[in-house]
Amino acid sequence: MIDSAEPLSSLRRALGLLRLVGAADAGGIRLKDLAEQAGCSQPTAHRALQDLAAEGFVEQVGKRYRLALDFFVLAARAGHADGLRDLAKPVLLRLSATLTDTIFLLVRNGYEAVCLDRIEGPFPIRSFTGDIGGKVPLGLGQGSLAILAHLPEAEREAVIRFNVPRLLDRGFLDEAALRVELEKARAQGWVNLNTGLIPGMAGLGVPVFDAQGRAVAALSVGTLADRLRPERLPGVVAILKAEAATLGAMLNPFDTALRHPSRSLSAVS
Amino acid sequence: MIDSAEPLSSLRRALGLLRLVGAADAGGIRLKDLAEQAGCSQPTAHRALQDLAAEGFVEQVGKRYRLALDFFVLAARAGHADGLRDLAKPVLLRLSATLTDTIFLLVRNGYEAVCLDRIEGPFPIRSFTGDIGGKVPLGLGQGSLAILAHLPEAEREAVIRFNVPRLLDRGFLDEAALRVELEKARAQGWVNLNTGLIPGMAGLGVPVFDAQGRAVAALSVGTLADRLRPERLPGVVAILKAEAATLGAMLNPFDTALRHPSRSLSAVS
DNA sequence: AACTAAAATTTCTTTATATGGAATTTATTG
DNA sequence: CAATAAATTCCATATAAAGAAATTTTAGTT
Repeated sequence: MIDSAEPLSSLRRALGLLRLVGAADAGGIRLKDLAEQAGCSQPTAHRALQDLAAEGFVEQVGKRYRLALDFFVLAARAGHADGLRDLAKPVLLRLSATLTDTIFLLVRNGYEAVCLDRIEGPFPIRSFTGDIGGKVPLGLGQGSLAILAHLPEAEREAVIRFNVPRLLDRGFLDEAALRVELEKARAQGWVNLNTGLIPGMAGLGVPVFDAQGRAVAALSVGTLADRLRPERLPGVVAILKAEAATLGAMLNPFDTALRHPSRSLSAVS
Repeated sequence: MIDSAEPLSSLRRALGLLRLVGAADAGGIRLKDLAEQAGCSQPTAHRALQDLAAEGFVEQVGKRYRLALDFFVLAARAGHADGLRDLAKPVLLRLSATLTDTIFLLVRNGYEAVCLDRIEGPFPIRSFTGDIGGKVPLGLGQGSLAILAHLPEAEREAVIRFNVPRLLDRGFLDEAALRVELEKARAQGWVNLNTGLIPGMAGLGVPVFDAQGRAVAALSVGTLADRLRPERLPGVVAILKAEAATLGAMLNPFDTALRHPSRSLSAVS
């Protein structure tokens, strides 16, 4: 997989191993396969894994390694960029109480949108992002599309270029259709694309702008298609937009995104 | 803080730094302080942080470091021990739909209980565990207490010994009162202790047993004290216990806990 | 249940890499 | 705008990580 020219430090190699452990399925992964995939010798992988386990990042069950619970606990504190999750919590709760549907908070992360939080409604919703911590390419799903639509043009184009193949892979729109949707989203300020990819389900996404007017996040609703028919839709749009505005107003103007614009794209591995 | 005799590998030192970054508050932490707390020189910390950042575990905003979103995404896959979270999802959804209260899934992790998932009800609930990924000492909170009460005696005693001071620190029961509650919990099979620590709130916890009969997890409900009055309480208990039994029955009998009993306590740092 | 093949550990020597002091640059503060 | 403190770079040295080979453990097979 990973190929050439990587004279990595031992630390980066170990972090790569950690990532591989994370990519393995729930049953865990064997040392041999780890070493092979990481491109290092078995003893090397072994020692790194021992350290990882000693620090509680990885656990060894039988002869297989998997991510440990401590790791989960530690990371629950991550992604709190600007305290967004905490800021958004009351917003999500209000939306959930008002709409009684499933509510998502997505944030942009490079070429992806990450589900930072969600509150479940009464119907089990199958979403692209999956659970909290899940991610989708920007452009797939209503909230994700809402963010993409409102990025500055240059960034948007860069993301489109990168993501179109991935969207096609997942049976989504081709580039032309995507551009039509983006245009529409930008014009109306919200997304209600019903792709039919998830039968019977529908969603609605609106962008959240920070103090610099950047689309850093999105709020979205996932529900039964039935519950977004024309008579209810406008009301839901209004409520979502209002909450998105409230949330946007809480984002600290003296914050990170613009001070390090380069990072936003370069951080993609 | 960390004192003597720790001739750690460079990897462990770096992981320690990562932990420290996680422990810092949302604003991030400076290199100087990291180096100091970790007990290493600044250049050393600097290089480790650069690697951590290059791998997307940490991000540098201005001159401060904090956990990155990629880390959050990676860790969302952790703690899936035995796929418990996925197994429990439908259980939580059913409970949430039936009871319309906030539902928690806790798992035991050493001396603590970790909130592996939760579904929010209509009332904002303040809980000890906080959000998903939060942890509490075993014994604090209804679900956590339910787990502790049903551990094998030797383990239970070890946990009590370790946790009593921590419980006292948080203004909770002293050892005698705790033992009374544990006895009661074991007798009735559920916990409805109302500590008054969170005014107006009440909770109810039941243990989840795996195929070996070990209390590995708990389901709990958090709601307004009003909603757990005598006329409703027994029904809620019955529903919770039924779902806990369902969940327990899904836990794979050929699994980890008993094969490595030593780990359960020794994994605490 | 014994046998065989494969993976996991351990050992050991070489080599590569991490380390902290000192120097330089960049921020922060009065 | 100076003065101070933190961040970053450089560098010689010590140290710890690397992989080959050997050993033990595990898992698969008849």
